[in-house]
Amino acid sequence: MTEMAAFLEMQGVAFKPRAYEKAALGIESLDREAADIYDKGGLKALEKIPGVGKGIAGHIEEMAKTGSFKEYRALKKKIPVDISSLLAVEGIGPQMIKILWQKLHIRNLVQLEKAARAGKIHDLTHFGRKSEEKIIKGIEFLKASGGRQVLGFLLPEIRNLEKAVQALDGVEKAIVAGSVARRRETIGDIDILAVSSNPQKVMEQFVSLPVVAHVYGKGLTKTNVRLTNGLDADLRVVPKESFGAALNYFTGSKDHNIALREIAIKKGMKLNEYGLYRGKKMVAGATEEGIYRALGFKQVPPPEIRENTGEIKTAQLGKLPKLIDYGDLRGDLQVQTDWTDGDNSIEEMACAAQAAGLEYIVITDHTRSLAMTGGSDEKKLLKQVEEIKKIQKKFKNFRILTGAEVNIAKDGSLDINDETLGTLDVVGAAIHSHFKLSREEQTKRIIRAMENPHVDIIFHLTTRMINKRKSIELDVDAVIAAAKRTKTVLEIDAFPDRLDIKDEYIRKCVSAGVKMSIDSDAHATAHFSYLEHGIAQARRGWAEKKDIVNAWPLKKLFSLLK
DNA sequence: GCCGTTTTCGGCCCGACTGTTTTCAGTCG
Repeated sequence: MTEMAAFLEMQGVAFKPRAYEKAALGIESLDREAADIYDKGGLKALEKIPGVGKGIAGHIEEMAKTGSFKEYRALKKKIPVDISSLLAVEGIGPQMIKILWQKLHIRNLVQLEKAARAGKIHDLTHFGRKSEEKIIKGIEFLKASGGRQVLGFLLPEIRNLEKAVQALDGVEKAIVAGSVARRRETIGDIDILAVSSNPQKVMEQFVSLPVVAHVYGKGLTKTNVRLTNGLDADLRVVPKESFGAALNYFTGSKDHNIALREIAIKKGMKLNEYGLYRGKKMVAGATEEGIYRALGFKQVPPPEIRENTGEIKTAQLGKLPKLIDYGDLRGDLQVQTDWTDGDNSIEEMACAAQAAGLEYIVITDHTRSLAMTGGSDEKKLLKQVEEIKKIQKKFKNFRILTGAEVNIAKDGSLDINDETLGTLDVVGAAIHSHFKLSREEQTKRIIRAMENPHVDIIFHLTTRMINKRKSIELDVDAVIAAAKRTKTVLEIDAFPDRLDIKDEYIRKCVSAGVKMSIDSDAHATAHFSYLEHGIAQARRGWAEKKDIVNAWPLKKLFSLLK
């Protein structure tokens, strides 16, 4: 659909490109294939996808049946180029692709790079030496980096950059906005917003920071650079009276912003990054709150939920949930130690957890099927329970609970007997193998594990690793229903490249009344800081304190466990 | 082509920066 949008753009067709782009976005954010949806629910189900109407639903139907559709084939025949790979080059859009094809017959990245390096591009009208260089750089960048990176691993560096900008001479205040502020799982770039009455001075200092490797563009309000770590960063400088409007604009999401602007228009106003205006008169702009109020909102939606997935109406009515907050966690229900694949001892992990402000942790080392980690059998587990009892005596106002991360076998059975599981405080079960089973088998497997009378929590349900491994196939609705029935907690694993389960599943759990835990999955003392990412994920899923069992006092937690 | 606390027809977010231009188109977020 993205390719269709580009093809139509080349033809100079109005509005349709935007429609196809919107549909592409709707389809991309599904948790399953569009063809799958068509198979199950036909055209009607397709039309329920945001941005998809009769026309595009018809295209998807055709694609499901034949692998492509007529209109696409016709356009592709006219301009037979490898659109999506060319579009991925920074600075290249549909119009440029069209000219490159018409004049130089360039169809793909290889031909584009060859032509650019041979100096064939700068003679074309509307191109020059600079665009030629930009194309070469763009292709090099594409080769060097795989696009979006995991936010949790980068956050310390990003916060350092934020501090560096705050320290620049002439900067009144500076804050990171964008997908970082919304706490997306991955980010494509860093957006920093600064207030200054001397933008030129600020921009000059910014581009000479040691972490800046390359300057793409530098203006008085906007500067775009590549950092030494491979990430791109945007610095925007605005006057004080526009700070709220700019913060709102650069925090996004884009969909959220568009919705806000449409509301502004309906109210006879105009919203941009400088403020909310009625005619030439500024109605609001210094604070985000002022803007939302002036637009008729009873509440300001927190950045984590600004995705235009219902937060607008809910905030207008003043009915937003009180999201779980950073610092609300009292315990951590998944902690590994050097009894298996962790780096630190039980005592070291307990000390670190207490220092991180927690009141309790559960020691959940791997079990026997994970031989490579030295997973525990029944005997080793019981021995560990004794050891924990001894170590507990060294702590005041802190509880070390016994537990395990029991492995779920291919058929849903567990590798530790029920009798032993019954002696543990908390039992977590998790999948670590057979990732390729069918949706039906995988769903059955998980549900069988939840039906075990001792299993309290399913750890990292979908087993995905961001940028590394896809989720297992799963009927998530069926799993959530079974969790409700069996009173099983579903974990939000806070490890930065897991964040498992993802936000939309969290939202499903919240509305189904299924409880969740936010666990660090710590394998070293430093990992307790990862809990923050799990909280961010829970907030993105609209979870409240009541939904998260380890935000509760221990006594209340015990009343819920099996 | 999509969509509806204006609407089933008639609209569709808005501005900065760049490069190649002599006033603007293309791209990006």
